[in-house]
This record gives sequence, structure tokens and C-alpha cells, in this order.
Amino acid sequence: MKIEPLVTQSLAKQISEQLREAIMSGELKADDRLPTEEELASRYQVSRPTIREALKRLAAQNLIRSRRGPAGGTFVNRPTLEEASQSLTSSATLLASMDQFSLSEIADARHEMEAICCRLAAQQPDPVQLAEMAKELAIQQQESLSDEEFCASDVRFHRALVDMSRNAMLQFLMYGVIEAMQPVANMVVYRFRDRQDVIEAHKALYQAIEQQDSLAAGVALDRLMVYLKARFEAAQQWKAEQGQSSAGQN
Amino acid sequence: MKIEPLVTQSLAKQISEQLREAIMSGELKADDRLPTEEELASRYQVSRPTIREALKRLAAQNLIRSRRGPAGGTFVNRPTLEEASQSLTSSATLLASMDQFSLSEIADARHEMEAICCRLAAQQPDPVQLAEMAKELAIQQQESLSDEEFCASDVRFHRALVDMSRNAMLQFLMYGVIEAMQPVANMVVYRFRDRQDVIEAHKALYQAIEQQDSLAAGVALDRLMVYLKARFEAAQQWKAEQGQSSAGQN
DNA sequence: ATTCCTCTATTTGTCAAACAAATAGATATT
DNA sequence: AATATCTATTTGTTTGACAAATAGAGGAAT
Repeated sequence: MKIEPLVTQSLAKQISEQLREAIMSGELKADDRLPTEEELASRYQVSRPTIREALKRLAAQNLIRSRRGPAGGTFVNRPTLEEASQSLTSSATLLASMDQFSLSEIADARHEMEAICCRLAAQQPDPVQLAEMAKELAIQQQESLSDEEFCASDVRFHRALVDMSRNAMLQFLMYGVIEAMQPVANMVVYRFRDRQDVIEAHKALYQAIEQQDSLAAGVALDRLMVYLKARFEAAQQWKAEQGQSSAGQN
Repeated sequence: MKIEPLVTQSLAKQISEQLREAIMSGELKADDRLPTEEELASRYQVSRPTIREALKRLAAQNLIRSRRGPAGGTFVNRPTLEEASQSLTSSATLLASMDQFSLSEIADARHEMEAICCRLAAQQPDPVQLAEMAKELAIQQQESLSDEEFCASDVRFHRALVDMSRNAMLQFLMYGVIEAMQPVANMVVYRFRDRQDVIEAHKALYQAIEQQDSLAAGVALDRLMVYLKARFEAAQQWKAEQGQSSAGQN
């Protein structure tokens, strides 16, 4: 006689799993409207709060959205690369904050992966993204730029580079990885001299890709990444020391 | 006069965001116990169902777990690489199912990224993972193996390779990417001859890494990946045709 | 004294019924 | 014809209650 483990999971969890399957399998397509909460409740033979908990689980994963009113209801979301990347970022940030991996590992992974993008980009650079990079390069040279704005432009510059890889999966991953480094990047104080160094590296990167010179692009990226990694580590150490001393003061 | 958009978000969403912040910032550490639902309700001045909805959102993201009874309650989860990779997989699968990117893009991304892992692994191969790879290699040569078991062993083989990169961030990403390809991989029917080809490539890969020959490892991986990609595309096309004809029959 | 059982208090899981708030569409008014 | 109002529908939130699991305390039997 085989004893089955019964279903001891909460009803809400089971229902949300079922709906999730339906969405993933394509049974429920983007922008499809789900039955009303009341109808779902009667169909699953549970109460409305239980249905609501199930729907909230899905909403937390950005799989559905809800609107009130007639013609309102619950609809299947079309996931965007952007949102998916953000959830990847938050996973990575969480893992990092729980010491599952270090920031230097993130930096190394980014370095390696961006090198791929560099190579792919240099193979057939796209004028649109090239123009984007040039634009950000110009922005970065404005001396009045705040540190936040400089970082934001830096992110856009690298995203344009990633876009040129013409591979959406790589984009999805890289957006997430780049984003995951922002908290540290924003901690770095860019003095005038530092910005100049970064901009020079960006320029070299831009020109190499424009000229379809993957080798030079790789070299320029290496230079930039090694430089950034050193800055990150310094910033992180500084932060650790601050934490130490302030902890000591308490 | 500036009109602020007020807070039109649902209470549950706001609360879950606040708790999420607390977890991410480290204010709430792993295995910490949250206040009871009732206490949270009174603290936030909302009803218990609202609190529950907020908690369910977090539960859906694997950030918390709940147990009934005294000494029960809601606890902060320690996220694992494994779980995070699974959520990455499901994001990727979802995006793919919604045509945000194609399976060939996933395959290409995996190819490029696994090449990185190969290079890193060959730099300083780890005996433990090498033994793991050898073990899986032996398993794959059993002729009685079912297709599913062959695929599962294939996954473990590649994961061992990825582990040798000694970079947890790359592991996290690669586990997800490899997993994202499984639905297609499982569709492929491996005839005897095909398995032999795959095993040969695995052998070459294993030996190259063992001998710290990154170049040879790269070549072996290229061979394997090109081969697999061709098989995947064939399987995918076959599936599309099946869908077409069965759709016509209905 | 030790082991086992039962009982109890605590906490999450589920339900029911109701009202609030938003909103699209119909209807009435100017 | 344009605008304002009403109404029906649907999600958002509250209250109150009971069910189910479970850790720990206390008692009974060996």
C-alpha cells in the first residue's frame, strides 16, 4: 500500500499554480481577461479571499494586473524584458545581501558577459545603438553632471552596447546584471579625474565597435572593467569600515 | 503648484514593498520571525486579510515562509541559488512563450556563456567537479538509459562544468539558462547514434578541461553546441508542424 | 524516573457577509 | 450635441468567526 502525501499545500497556492500553468502554457494569452473573483471562487469551490490570495501571488510575479469597475477585472500581463530583468536584479541583489555571492563575482560575471556582447556588437554594429552611445558619451562630458546622472548615463551607454548583441536573452540577463551593480556603482564617488578615465575608455570602446574591431573593443572593455572593479572594491571596503566604526560607536 | 499622484496603490502592495525593503536591506535577517498577522494588522492599522495579501505576495517570491501553531508564524527565507535559478528559468520561459525571444537566442546565449565557464574551468579545474563529470559520462554510456535520464545526466554534467567557473553569479545565471532549454531538450529524441555523438563531445570536453587546455575545451563545446542547436531547431520545427496539422484537424 | 498521552494555547488557513471605491456605459439634462 | 448624472459591475477592504496544525505543559501509566 502506497501512502500518498496528500495535498497539504494551501488552497491559494494550488490555485495560483494552476493559473500560472495556464498562463505559461499559453492557454491564457496576454491581455486575456480572467473570470471575476466571484466566479473563480464558485468554480474552485473556495471563498473569495482565498481566490484573492491566489491572484495576489500571481500579481507579485507580474503575471496579472487588476482594475476595478465594469470592464475591469483581472488580466494576463504581457511580460516585458525590462520587468523580467528587474526581477532578475532583485534576485541577484537578495542573494548578494545574503552572502550567497560577492560583488566581485557579479563584477567578474558582468565583465565576461559584456565581453561577449562587445564581440557580437563589433561583428555588425547597429547605427541606432551607435548613435545612442555617442549621445551618452556627449552627456557624460558635461561637467555639471551629478554623480547620479553620470551613473545613469553610464548604464544607458552599456545597455546600448548590450542591445547591439542582437540577442534578447543576453539583453535580459545583462540588463539584470548591470542593474545589480548599480547600488555599488552609485556609492563610488567620481572625481573629475575618474570621470575622464571612464569617458576615455568609453570613447575607445565606441570607436572600436564602430570600426568593427572586436579585438580593440575587448581591450577597451577590459581596461574599463578592471578600473571599475578596483573602484568598487575600494568603495565596498570603505563602506565596511564605516559600518565597523559606526557599529563601534553605538 | 505641483500635484502629487497620491498613493493609489493597494495597501497590501505598499505593505509588501515595505517588508521587502526591510528584508533586502538586512533589517530582517534570514530565519527572523515576523510579528504575527494580528500584530502586523494593528501596527499597520489595516485588517488581517490585507496583511495576509501582503504576506502572500512575499511568499510568492519565496522571501518568506509560514507555519501554523505556537512557535509558528512567518519567517524570512534564506534564498538559495537553486530557487533563484528556477525563478530565472520561469522568467525566461515566460518571455520565450510570449515571443519576446526565440529558443535559438537562448541557445546562442547559453553557448557563449558556457564558453566562458569552459575557459574559467580549464584555468583551474577542480577535482571534485571533474569526478562529477566523469561519473555522469559513465552514466550516459549505459544503453538502458531512458531519454529523460540521459537529459538529466546531461544537465548534471554541464552544471558540474559551470560549477568549476568558481563564480556563483555565473552559476546562478547558467543554471537558469540551462534549465530554460530543458523543455526543448526533452523533446529531442536521441537515437543511438545521436547519443554517441553527444558523449564523444562530452568526453573531449572533459579531457580538455582536465588537461587545462582551454582552446580544445572551447572547440569541443562549439562542436557540441552547434550540434545541439541543429537538433533543437529540428525538434522545434517538427513541433510547429505537428501543431499546424493538428490545428487543421480540429 | 521515564515515557507516553492528552490537553491547551497560539498562530496561520479558510470562510461568510458586507460595504467602499473606482469606473464604463447608459440615461437624463441643458 | 455636449455635458452631467446615475447605475451596475468589479475589485479593494473590513469585521468576525471558526478550522486546522502544532509546540509545549501537565498528567497518567509503566
